[in-house]
Amino acid sequence: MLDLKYVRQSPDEARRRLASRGVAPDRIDELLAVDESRRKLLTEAETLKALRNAASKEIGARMKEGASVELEARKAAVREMGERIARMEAQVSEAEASLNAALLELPNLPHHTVPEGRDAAANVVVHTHGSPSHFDFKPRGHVELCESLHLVDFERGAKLSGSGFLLYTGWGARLERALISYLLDLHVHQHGYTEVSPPFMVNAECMVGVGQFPKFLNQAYAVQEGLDGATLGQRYLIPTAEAPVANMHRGEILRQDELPKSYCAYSPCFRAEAGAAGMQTRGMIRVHQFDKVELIKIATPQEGYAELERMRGHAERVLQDLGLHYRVVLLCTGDTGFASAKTYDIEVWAPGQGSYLEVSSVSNTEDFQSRRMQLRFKSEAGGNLLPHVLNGSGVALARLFVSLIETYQKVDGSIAIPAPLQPYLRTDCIRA
RNA sequence: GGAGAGGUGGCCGAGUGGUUGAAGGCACAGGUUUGCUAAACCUGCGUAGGGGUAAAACCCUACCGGGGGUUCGAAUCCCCCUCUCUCCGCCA
Repeated sequence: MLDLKYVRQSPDEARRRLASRGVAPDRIDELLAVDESRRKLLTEAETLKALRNAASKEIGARMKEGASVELEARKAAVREMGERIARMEAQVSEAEASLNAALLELPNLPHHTVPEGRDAAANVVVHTHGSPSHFDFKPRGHVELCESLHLVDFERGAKLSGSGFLLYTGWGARLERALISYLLDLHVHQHGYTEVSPPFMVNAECMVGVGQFPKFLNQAYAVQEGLDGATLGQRYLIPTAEAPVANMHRGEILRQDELPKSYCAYSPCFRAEAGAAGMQTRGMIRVHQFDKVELIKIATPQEGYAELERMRGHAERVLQDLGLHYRVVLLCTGDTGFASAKTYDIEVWAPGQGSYLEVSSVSNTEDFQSRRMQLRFKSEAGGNLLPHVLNGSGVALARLFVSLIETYQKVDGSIAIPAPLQPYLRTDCIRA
């Protein structure tokens, strides 16, 4: 959520910065108009309330003196005033509701280091690690490898839950589990994150807090209890562990000396992918459920961007240690996610696809999420400030899985296991 | 699911419908004392919104889990919801 005071003070700047993300400038005008009428109503209502409070106080004082009968007319007058106040308050809360709704629909402002551009074409590759591995044979795609080695049973996955749901089997299931353990251990032991294991369903407040709602409600799976429609919308399957973990301290006031808070969490991620039907239906690249290890940081505004770079390094480390070729992309204004001020995507090379796959997205949301969550910290100067909230995948598993098996496949159809995973998998090679 | 008890400021914890934004304590900040530490003492210390100011000061409004209601006036009375705890039942 944007800082309303900022928008009020610098409307032109706000318009310009949001325009670079494709937000129509008149959205700001509408916002300011609603805000102005709200403030007008509020001032009127508060003036009336002040009058009523004074009158009530006076009635109380006179009743103590014993005057009761004469006060009836006065009471009636104040009662009438109360009715007026009630009507005005209804108007105020209506204005507040529409102001809030408008505010919740606006995306974050891009950081000044983010390149301007409409879409992915304007993104900038800022770093490349390694190079595509060389093969003496035509590398197979992950679907073929999964089928021949029985790592994933696509047909039965679809039988159980529909297309876009994966049934890992045998070595595939073990590799998935090994990756989860490996990633958590790396971030806990090497990078100093505190491991948490969150609920996989959250309430709507959490979804609003991270910026998923109200705008992306249709991308989520809403659950209900049995056929009790009244419970629908009370909980949602999480699209990422960011939803529960970033909200851990929602509504709290942290001490500055406990920052930065660093959490990592494994969770499955559930995404309806509404509107994405037809693309990438086969395979593991775009699915409705996948595993991910997520990194979350809560930091002071001074440290926010240093932490962003650090977190990006933590995600890159995964791919470096596994010996995978990847590149880091700085997203342009038009491609940056709703809640983010600055985002790096990390894309790993998948030789069988002949393309890069996004396995991580590392973002600083600045105070966009903390304002929505009313998450604050008490600064050393004494005031309550909004911290920066960062999130990054460390990393998404299904696509990492794809890159791994495609990269380490051998001509005989077996797959070599990179050294860091061997202790977890207790083998150096997967073969049929 | 059933029964009961409870949700008050960063934390603990008082609170008779009317100067209670809220006693007291802890924590915290500043000060006095002190060889240092500790202790003691003094002072200060909620949040949000609106108005106001060059910036302050200052003024107003709201907030005692959330939402309604009663009343001239609600932390305090009534109703609904929610969460926590204890006991019972069911269950991985």
